[in-house]
Amino acid sequence: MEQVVDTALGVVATEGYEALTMRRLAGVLDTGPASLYAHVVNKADLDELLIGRLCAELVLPEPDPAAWREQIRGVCVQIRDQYLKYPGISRAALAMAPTDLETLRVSEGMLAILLAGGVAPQAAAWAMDALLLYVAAYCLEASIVRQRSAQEDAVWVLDRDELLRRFADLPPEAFPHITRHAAELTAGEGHDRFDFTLALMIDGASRHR
Amino acid sequence: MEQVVDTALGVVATEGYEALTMRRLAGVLDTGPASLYAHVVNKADLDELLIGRLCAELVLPEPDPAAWREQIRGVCVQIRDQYLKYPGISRAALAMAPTDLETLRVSEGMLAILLAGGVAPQAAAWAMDALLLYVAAYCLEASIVRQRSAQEDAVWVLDRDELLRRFADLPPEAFPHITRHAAELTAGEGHDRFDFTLALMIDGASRHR
DNA sequence: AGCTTGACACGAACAGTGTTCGTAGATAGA
DNA sequence: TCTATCTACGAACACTGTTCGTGTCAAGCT
Repeated sequence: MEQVVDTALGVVATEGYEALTMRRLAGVLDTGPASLYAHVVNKADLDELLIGRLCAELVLPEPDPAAWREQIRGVCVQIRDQYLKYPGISRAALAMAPTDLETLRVSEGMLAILLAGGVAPQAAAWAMDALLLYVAAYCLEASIVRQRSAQEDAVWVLDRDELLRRFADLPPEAFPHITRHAAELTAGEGHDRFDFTLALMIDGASRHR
Repeated sequence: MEQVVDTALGVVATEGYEALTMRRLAGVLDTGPASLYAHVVNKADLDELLIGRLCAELVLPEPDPAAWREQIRGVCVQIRDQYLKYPGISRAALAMAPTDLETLRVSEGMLAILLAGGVAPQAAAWAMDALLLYVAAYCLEASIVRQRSAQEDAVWVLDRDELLRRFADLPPEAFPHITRHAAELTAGEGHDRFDFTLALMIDGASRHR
């Protein structure tokens, strides 16, 4: 069963979550689809196992009240990188119940950091929820864009330059702000947008004390 | 073609986005699946049309610099309620390219409000992106929970009391903070969590001036 | 009026998906 | 060695989105 989860993660890492079908996974394991149901009750169950394995890889720091911002940001970056390493898997993470032991371990770690930073318990709980939700959504969107540019015959690639031109070519009387700030709308190398939003939320949480 | 979009939205409103299949939609229209492709090139295209129609319903206020926080919050609440009115449709919204005219209209309106509030252009652009992403993710999660509690033979319902008990019954030595603050983790009537996170982000954006 | 042309609609089929069932094989116990 | 149990798997079912070829029906032209 460990082998099933391992090969499933391998498929997701190389071909994306969309390609993780029971038949594809069975094919890699040189067997038929029905055999998988001896080790896994469901595909939803397989998804939970994948997320669990993924969460188990995360390293949670010992809470340090002086560095709680960097610590909580570091955990979110770890989650982000894990999600992006297995493109599309964040979709499974969004759909999962907060019951799994490994995800509870992550929640416990994040909660410990926020509380050590002096954030009020209610704010800490809600901020953690918001952070997890945002990270998953960010990675889901990123993997959707990546997948769309991968297939689609590379016609609708829509890289940043193309997007910038489209924004700038809009009728200025109907879209004055979009045309004027097309550069800002399409700005952001790497994870600048991610860093910005995380700073937004963490700074906001630090005010609930 | 208008009629196709209307009936599709009706199906989503009553049975959820998962139930919106080409065959189901064709069945409601008393025809076969192939006939839909005379009006719609794709299911992705249908999704875009639905989101466009949904965005067209939103009313965007004239920017008032003195009330920009309430205004931007109001727009987000409108989007949230539209998404929740058509459960699961936020998934289509997440997957959509920011090219559609109606979504651009919404972006223009939100950007106008933020800029009128004095938020720096770069921060306004990124904050708008973060807000839209969070609202979509929040509604997607909500509809997933709702769908799970709808089917599943009502066994895994996991209402708040059940979740609270599960958190409280965890081993305290492994999960000290979760067991101690189980109440806060499961707190939140209605959209308290939503309001909290929106305030987090808007307050954070207001500091970029 | 008769004929042709064109556009539209649709039944059937194809390649996929997750999942289940009955059976065949292997393995362990007496 | 015989039996019993349990695992593994081929085939099938009910779905999904999508396409192809055919039919039907109306309008336009001679």
